Amino acid sequence: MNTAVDRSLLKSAFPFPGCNAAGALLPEVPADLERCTTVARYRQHQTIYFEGDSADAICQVVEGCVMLYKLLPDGRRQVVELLGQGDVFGFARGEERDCSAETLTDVRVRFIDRRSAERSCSFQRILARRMLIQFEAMHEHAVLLGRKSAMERVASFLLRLAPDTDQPVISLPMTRQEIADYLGLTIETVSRSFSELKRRGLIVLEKQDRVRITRFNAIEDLATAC
Amino acid sequence: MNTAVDRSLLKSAFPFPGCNAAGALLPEVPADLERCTTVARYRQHQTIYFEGDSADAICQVVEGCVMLYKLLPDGRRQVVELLGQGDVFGFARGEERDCSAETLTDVRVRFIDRRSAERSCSFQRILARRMLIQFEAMHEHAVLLGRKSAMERVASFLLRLAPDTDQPVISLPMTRQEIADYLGLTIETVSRSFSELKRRGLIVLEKQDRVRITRFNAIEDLATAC
DNA sequence: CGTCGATTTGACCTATCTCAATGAGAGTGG
DNA sequence: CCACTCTCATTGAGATAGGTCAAATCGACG
Repeated sequence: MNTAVDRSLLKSAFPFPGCNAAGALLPEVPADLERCTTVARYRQHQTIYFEGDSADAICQVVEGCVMLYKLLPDGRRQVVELLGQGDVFGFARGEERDCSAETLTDVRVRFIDRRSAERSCSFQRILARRMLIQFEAMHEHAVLLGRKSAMERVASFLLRLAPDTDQPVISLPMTRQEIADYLGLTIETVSRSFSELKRRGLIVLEKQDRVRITRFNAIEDLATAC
Repeated sequence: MNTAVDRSLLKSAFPFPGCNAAGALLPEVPADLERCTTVARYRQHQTIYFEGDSADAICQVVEGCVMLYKLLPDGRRQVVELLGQGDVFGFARGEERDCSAETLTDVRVRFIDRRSAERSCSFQRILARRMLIQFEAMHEHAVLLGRKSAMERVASFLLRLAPDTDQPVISLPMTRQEIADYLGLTIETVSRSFSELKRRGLIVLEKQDRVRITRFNAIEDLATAC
């Protein structure tokens, strides 16, 4: 099933559902862990686990998009990671999950028993390599949250989802509320930013959840170094 | 030199210089990597590397505090991680460092050759475990940047640095500018928040870089779930 | 066609930023 | 020991990006 190991080098921490679809590549799990592994299916907008749940299994996205978020006591929510094919999540320092995990699309998730995973050398290697990718994505996200304007955040977000210049149509797997919670904005500000981009002719909203980037360079300029 | 392995479980991603000083514990490197390892010293406010430098060695803080930051083209800066004893940094997805590393205090850094590290199973294990800790810190940081008010950010920051209720005096290893760049605020807002806390009697500024928390609970309330 | 949830738009408000001035502390040299 | 200077921090006054609240519009679905 898992032929090549370098699959772990695929770009990722990249939440767009179709982004890797072309190759339909399966993420890698070393043979010695195959038997400690389950794959489960989830529908869109289902919760995989909640913050505080006991963390006995490590998870990997086989297919689809997942978001990790944290809640403040008064209900404010921050999406802390967007995950796509191959990304790992659900490992924890202590015994509890430090944030909640919810699906953005229909998803297949592989669960790997935590103790077995800790024993498997090859899995540790894959895990560490994966985490690098997610580290960089989180650094970028911190810059976005700490230092970018609303417009810059939305533009950066679009670029993050735009597969390529020659693939300028994005199917947003997220509601405005989820986008807002990822970008540290309100739903109204996200909406106004989209409208402004539309007014300036940089994007076309083909459907509510379908964006065509018409002037890629202009979006790049707005994003201030994605 | 490295007797116990569980040292890697010590709390960390915790930037306060004196936080682990009591035990004077050295972070762990497996024996098989000892010879691929160098330890270097840096003075306060020295750059270890810049974003874009080639990433040929992984780094670990042996002693002191380090910050990782990214710059936007127009000079805006975001500090993306604060690191203390035992924390690892400088690994990269590609060939280049994704952010810059600068010392906050006098620092000792251990460099581990990247290729050797990738081959060492025990190091991968330590690395993965360390990264978990830093992951959680970064999630917390994203919540702070995306969803907390200025006051909440400053209160959370103080709690992060306060070793304990019975150790209420904090020596800030950072300038106001560095704090502002970590919290996603301006220097003025940080300063005003400190003044407000002082006015309300929750802290005393014994020196510019020395804060005594006088009403711990009140700070905790302000921080909104640290 | 009617209903319901999600999105967009408008009007207003406020937390934080910006710009500018003042103050405090550390180091230097007379 | 006392100016002098330099950097960093504080404070004030005014501007503004983005938040809040409320209303209008859209789109999917029965």
